[in-house]
Amino acid sequence: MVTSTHPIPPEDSRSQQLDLTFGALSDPTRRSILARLASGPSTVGELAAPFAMSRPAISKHLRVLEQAGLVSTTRDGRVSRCSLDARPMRAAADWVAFYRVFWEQQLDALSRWFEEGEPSS
Amino acid sequence: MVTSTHPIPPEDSRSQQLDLTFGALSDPTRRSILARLASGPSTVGELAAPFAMSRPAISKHLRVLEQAGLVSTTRDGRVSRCSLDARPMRAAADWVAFYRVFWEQQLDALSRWFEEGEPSS
DNA sequence: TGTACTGGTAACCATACGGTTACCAAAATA
DNA sequence: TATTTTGGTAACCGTATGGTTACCAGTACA
Repeated sequence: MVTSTHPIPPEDSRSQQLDLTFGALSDPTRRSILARLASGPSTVGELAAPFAMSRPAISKHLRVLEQAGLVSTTRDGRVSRCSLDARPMRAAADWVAFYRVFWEQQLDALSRWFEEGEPSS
Repeated sequence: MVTSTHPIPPEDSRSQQLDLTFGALSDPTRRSILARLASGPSTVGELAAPFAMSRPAISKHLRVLEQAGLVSTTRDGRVSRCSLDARPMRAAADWVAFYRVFWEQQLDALSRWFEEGEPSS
């Protein structure tokens, strides 16, 4: 057996927040809800209307988004009003940005391949 | 009943790729594997060593990453060598970047709150 | 006051996820 | 050839996810 000399540290709260953020973004319905909220706060009913899906399903998606801190809800009378809070996305964007150099380099490699494989046309 | 005037279109392949990408990134083990691969290709054994986790578990994570196109594997003899392919992250980064203006604006609001709530110190 | 509307909760279902152990196949090597 | 090593597959388990229907609570309003 090979005991690792480079153990992985336990997951800290930053990492857990990334779990929640990326997890919340991994569903098309939730991304669609966020896109809708980007043009302003909205009631749950308004949010649910475009979807061929029951209210409870939307409620669950909203709870996932709240859990991730991406949506905040305030109840005013019998109407729940949801609004976007994009701040948790910042850490996610930073995490992904680290890999920008890699995908650019890989696109460069693709370009070179085309240049060599398909010389001056 | 209110039939929506803004139906949600069916999920296209771009959106499905985002599902896979964000889903793959939502697990700390997989993010850790990607970080490891950022410093160069690696065998499955080398990848698995740091984790207090069985090989099949790592294999499953690798399959999720391959499914998302983030890792490519070539088998050379009895050794599998994995390498990073960051290109699918580009679309994810673009998607999140759309919300940059929102989180910056919300951070600005926070700053203003501090300035007003805690005047010249 | 009765009724309709907004939204949430409970219970349920099927499937996916993240992990395990046990086992197998192919390649390298003594 | 026998053995070790690398890695994958199969079967299983508990829990989470994404959806449903049925029902409930509070608010607005005729």
